[in-house]
Amino acid sequence: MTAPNPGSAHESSTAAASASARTTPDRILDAAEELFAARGLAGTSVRDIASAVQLNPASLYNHFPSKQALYEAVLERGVRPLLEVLEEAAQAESTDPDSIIEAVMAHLAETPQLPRLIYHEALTGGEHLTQLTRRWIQPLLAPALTAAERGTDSAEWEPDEVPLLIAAWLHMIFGHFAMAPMLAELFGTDPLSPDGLARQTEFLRKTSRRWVGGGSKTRD
Amino acid sequence: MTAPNPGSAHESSTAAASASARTTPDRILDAAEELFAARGLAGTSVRDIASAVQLNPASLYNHFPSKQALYEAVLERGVRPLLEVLEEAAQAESTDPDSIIEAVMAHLAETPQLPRLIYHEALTGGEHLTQLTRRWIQPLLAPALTAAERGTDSAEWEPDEVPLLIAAWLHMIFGHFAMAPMLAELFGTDPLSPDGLARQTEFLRKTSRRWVGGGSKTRD
Amino acid sequence: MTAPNPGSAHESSTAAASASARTTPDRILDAAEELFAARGLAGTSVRDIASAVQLNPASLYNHFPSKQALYEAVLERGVRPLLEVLEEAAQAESTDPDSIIEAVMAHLAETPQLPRLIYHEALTGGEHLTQLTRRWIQPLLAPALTAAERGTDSAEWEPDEVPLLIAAWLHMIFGHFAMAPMLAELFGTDPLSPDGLARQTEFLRKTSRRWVGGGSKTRD
Amino acid sequence: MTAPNPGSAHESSTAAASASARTTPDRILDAAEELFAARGLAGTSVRDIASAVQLNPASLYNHFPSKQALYEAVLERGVRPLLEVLEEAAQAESTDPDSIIEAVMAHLAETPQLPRLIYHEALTGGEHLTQLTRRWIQPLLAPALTAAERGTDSAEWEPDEVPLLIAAWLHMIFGHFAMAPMLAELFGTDPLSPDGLARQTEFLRKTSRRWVGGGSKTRD
DNA sequence: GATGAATGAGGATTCATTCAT
DNA sequence: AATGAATGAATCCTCATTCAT
Repeated sequence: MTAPNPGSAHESSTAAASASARTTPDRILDAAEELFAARGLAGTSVRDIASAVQLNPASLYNHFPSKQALYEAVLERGVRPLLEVLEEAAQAESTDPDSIIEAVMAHLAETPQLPRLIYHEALTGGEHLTQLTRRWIQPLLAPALTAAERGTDSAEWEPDEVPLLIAAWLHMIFGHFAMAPMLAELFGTDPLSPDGLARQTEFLRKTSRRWVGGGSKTRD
Repeated sequence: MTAPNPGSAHESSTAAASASARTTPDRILDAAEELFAARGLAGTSVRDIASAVQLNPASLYNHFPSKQALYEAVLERGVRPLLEVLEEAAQAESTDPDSIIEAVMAHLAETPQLPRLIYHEALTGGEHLTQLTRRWIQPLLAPALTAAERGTDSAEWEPDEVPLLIAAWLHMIFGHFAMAPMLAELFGTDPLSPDGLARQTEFLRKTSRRWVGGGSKTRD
Repeated sequence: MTAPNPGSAHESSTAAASASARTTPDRILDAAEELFAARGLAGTSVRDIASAVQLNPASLYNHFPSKQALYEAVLERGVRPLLEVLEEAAQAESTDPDSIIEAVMAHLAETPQLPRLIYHEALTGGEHLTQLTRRWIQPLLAPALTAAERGTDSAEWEPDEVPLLIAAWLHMIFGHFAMAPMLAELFGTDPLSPDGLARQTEFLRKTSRRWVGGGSKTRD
Repeated sequence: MTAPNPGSAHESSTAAASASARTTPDRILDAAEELFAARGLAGTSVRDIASAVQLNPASLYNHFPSKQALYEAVLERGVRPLLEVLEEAAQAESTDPDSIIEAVMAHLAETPQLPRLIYHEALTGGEHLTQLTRRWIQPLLAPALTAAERGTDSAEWEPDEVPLLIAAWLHMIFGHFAMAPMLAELFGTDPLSPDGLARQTEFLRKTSRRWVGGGSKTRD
């Protein structure tokens, strides 16, 4: 079943790496990720994925035992590195919101369709996603809560507002990617272009400064 | 709360009202809305919808010519009143962001699955949605832009930041509803409960004030 | 069930008669004849027929108990007058082949789609058709056979060749109408135009003379 | 008798040959030809065809992309060799009508349901058929026309009668096969039996001699 | 590891027909 | 006499999956 090397992420779709040299499971994962992100699990057929890799549908079953398993593999391959980025940023002593935002934005910039995949999953129940997610939302939530209780970090936020705050960040960050096509058409600029990403990052920074208030936190 | 023609609204899904009195097309629309919102277009079968209304799949075609047409009818029935709410709130002389937020939140509170439907549509291309949306995003965008250019309303936002601001609001408002199941599980409280909605509305008011509100809150 | 007046034939499709005054069953029969002739029984849906008469499919069942019954009614309404023409022409004392040909051609010219209907029926088994047909083919065949045996009429034809001769005539006459669309496209002229019909009639007369005609015309 | 590539012919339906050795697509083509010839395209269901080959309907789609494509394949497989026979016979220097008749009769004797298939197609529009046919009707028509104009071949036929003449031959030849079931019942003898075929061939020869006149052309 | 062929289940939709109104 | 609504059966075709090669 050839477990793909966990660290590999999936550079081929973004970086112009040795595309032809990718291992077959990885090429399948890439194609599946793209299609699942674009159409969701139900809207994507095994045939679609197989033909995107120029493979017989039956061959796909040499690498993944089922469509569902492939889907979960795609999800894990995408979500796990993201969680690591989050944990890493959250564990830094400073716990500077800006650094988290920037880290996540930088990471997502390299897998821009991951948020769409996640949104699809979240919308349709997200059983698998919740499972993956729960074990990092607490570590992320806990320090913020204690900070709020101590009143140090974000003086003006009540502890019971912290979840809403975190949710808001998630909405703004993931929504920017997931809704990119529609936003592009509504506003006339591509949110996923380098410029669009930079502007959104800056916007989030600005927001961060205004929300968590204290001029003390401003950088520069 | 802008319930234009009583026959076209769809209270039955939320209120346990005169369910038996609903007309068949409306009952179909209700069931379809629920299923489309939960599983998306591709994930919902005509059979599912029909059996939810205790109807033969063939009978459904006496009321809607195709699954696609039914889907679009559901979308329109949901989106149009929302757009009217938006236009109405945006056209008020004050153009107070809070009033828009509150109006939208109040409206969505009555069709809490509409955002999920919209998100599904947006994620999978949103061709039909964009069409519906474009004609109100401009009226909504225009005043905000001129305000930004005049420097009156939101002194610190550049004109090209205004779309990001609007997008951020949309993400927070719609995301709150669309991701409700997952957020409920992550944070342990139901975002769609009266309390959850009130808290989110208050939260949005607060962020709104910090975003565009008095310069007093900003760094200086 | 309103049996249509037997003598009525169906002038409306050809003659520009009081089309609006036609009785509903007749209008149904007309539309059905046209569609059955064009697409066959299996290729024609009750809906097609109903909508051609601007009638609800259910209403059609007020006049004919089933699609099959309607089909048989169409067939009978078309075939019976044709048989009468044949019998009449065959019973004339002269029994001149030419007169039969001309009578049949003249009759078919007024119901030009009848042969297509008949061909469809014949190709798919023609159970109903055979039933209708058998009781006149004998009267038609008998005199020709006795003539052949007596050696008067067609000196050079063996009795067992007479059926082939009759069949050949049928092929040429009915084929001319039934295959009209294709012949029109192949040869560039419309077989059903007045000119086309006249030419075919003359052609049939000519072949008839060479076939059964005076020994004077034959080789020797 | 021009069996070009053994794999593409379809003897199995007539000869009880190595039925089990046929390739699956060929067995499908055979069954489809039989059913299409008997009931027409609209009257034949994919299920019927599949079950005639003892195959799951879905399996059929591994070999033909659609019912329509299968139909066209059947049509082509049947018509193309027939056209070749025609061209071959027409190109022979003699251009003896009798030789064409005999060649066609001999060919059709081996695919006796082909004419029914062609008739079905012709009756329902024959778009696909016309396309196949047009490119050989001209070569067939041209020499006959020039011969008629020169007055050599068929002294007594006007040039504008030639199309009718050709059509008559087609009607008599194809009609004999296509209408066989009905003729069998009407006349009591099977037109497709060896004897029936021989008699019809002889009848056509006789007709040919009488129609194109000159005793010089007679064989014997 | 790849593939062509096979398949049961299910996809949307159309069919002829019925029935209450 | 006409119709809207309902329905079981059938339509063509796609689905994910299996298996022999």
